[in-house]
Amino acid sequence: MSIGEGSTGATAGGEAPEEAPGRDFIRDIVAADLQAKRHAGVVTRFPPEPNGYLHIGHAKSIALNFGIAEEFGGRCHLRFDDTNPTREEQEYIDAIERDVRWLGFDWGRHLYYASDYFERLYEWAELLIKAGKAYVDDQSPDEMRIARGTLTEPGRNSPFRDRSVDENLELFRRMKAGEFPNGARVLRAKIDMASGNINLRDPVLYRILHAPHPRTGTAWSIYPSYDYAHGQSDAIEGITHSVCTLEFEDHRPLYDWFLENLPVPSRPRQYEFARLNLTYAVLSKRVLTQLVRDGHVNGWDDPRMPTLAGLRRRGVPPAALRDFVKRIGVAKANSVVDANVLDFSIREVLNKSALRRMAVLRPLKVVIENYPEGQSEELEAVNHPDDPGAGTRKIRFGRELFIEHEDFMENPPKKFFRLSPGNEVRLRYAYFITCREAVKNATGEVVELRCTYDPATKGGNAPDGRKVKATMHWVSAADSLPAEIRIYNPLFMSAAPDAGNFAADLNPQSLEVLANARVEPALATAKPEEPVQFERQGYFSLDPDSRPDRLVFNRTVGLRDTFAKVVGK
RNA sequence: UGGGGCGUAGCCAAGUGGUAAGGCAGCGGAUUUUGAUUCCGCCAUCCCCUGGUUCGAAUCCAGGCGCCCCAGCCA
Repeated sequence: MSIGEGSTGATAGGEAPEEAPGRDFIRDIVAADLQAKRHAGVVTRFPPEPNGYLHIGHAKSIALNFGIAEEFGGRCHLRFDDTNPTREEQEYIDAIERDVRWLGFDWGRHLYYASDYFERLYEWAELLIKAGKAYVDDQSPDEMRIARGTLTEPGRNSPFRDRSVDENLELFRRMKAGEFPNGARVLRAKIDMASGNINLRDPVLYRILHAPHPRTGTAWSIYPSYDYAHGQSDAIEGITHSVCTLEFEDHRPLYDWFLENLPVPSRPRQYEFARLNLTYAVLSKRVLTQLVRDGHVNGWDDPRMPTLAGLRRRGVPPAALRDFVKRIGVAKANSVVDANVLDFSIREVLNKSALRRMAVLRPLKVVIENYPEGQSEELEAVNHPDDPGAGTRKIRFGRELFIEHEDFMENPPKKFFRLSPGNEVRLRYAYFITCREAVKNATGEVVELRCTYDPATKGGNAPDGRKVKATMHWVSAADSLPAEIRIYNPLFMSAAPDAGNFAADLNPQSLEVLANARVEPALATAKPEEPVQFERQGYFSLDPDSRPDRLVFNRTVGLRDTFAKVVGK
């Protein structure tokens, strides 16, 4: 297999072209290695464990690994790290493949599983035993833990550490044959129980697990540990740069130990970078799994989830995620990225791609008193103000309309430019209207506005040159469609949620449902993952829950709102 | 006196001995039939601290301080 085949670029979705990626210390290392001809080409891999859904933190890793391969003309493998059948499931394998593809990356024919290498890994384990570098330990997990020592005290050698090669071999083969119950014995590397690096205190290579595996079924009753499987899998696949997160930094000596003590076909190197943290979010598979299992959210693809599936359902385009990870960089310092950066990337991409529509989230009825009853007319509206090629559409104007409730104030503060008694505003693409009266119900709430319009301002401009300070979106009462709109707020209330006690920090207002919204007729053909901007409101996309008679839209992200700051919310 | 990392603006992040990039956020202002977009301008005399080397240090040296990770038969 030649380097380079099977790796293609991040250009899904047809959004704005993405320019050259930035540099970072890992790309510098790759460039230097290639320069020094240490490798014929670069081969990376993205190695998820199929025990949960991918989240935005994984997007950083995916973009890094696939991005490097692409930029340096190499390839990136998708390899499932499926060494623990007690927590891995086919559903996750399928979801991960779907999400990586959606993000815009392609592993070509380089789809692998650590389980593909179980046989070879086993043979190599026997080699270590024969070389006196591994032994079967009969200690219980508790005994092992105690003998391992502590962070400041060295561990003690296991009483089984000096078994003969023959005995070790026999026992290991019997472990493989399924002769012992779970936990009865393990195979350990014989390294150094006094090492300051606890990973080197005779790490476990194999444990007995009588559990069916999604791929190998019941063929095995022993499974390799992450440490034993990872580096060798990399070597088998010819990975040149094995990129992982910081917490594996002190596993690197062990990673190297295996590669140096086994007849592996290549010599990969491990490099570590800081994982992504986002404000107001928790990026921990453990916590995300619990949110789903405990019903705090409606599944892995709940739009409030930081999962790729959740972001997709929310309407975030993959290009925005790619832009985001490029923006935040790659380094070794632990950091927490401001969620504003993500929102910025989403708006950046959506501003260019989303067609504009009008929708009224909280309708307030408006009656144009001087507009003839029973009459209506068509007006033309552009689909995208910066892209004439996006064309136009017709919208219907009539005597009865809906405007946004918050666009009217009976007693407006000085900086409020929108509708108020006696004030004139423009209805986008339509006419200037002036509020004559606010009709209230018994409890004093404004339930309807009586307005007049100026027929001479058709299209939105006054022949006499007079100006209005506000342009408002609206929808016709007769033609608009009812819709449910879901507004998402941060899942957690604090900027830095405590993953250890996240339940107490859940935001009860994370989902707001606006059940009585009205949207313009053109939205009847909206589709999920097809972004649309509701003018002056934000970016939205149809939720899969939507039905023809009951449109449901998710707010992906709101528009920047400097007025909200003026008001001082 | 365990081991491994990291400390540059509110948040990310370049910089690797020659006098602090860029982005987000924020703050001004221009344009605007989205209070959006776009466009201009401002925003670290200082790089965790203290010494030292040097003509010159965020960058080199010494000593501190702070934060993160590791004691799963998880990854």
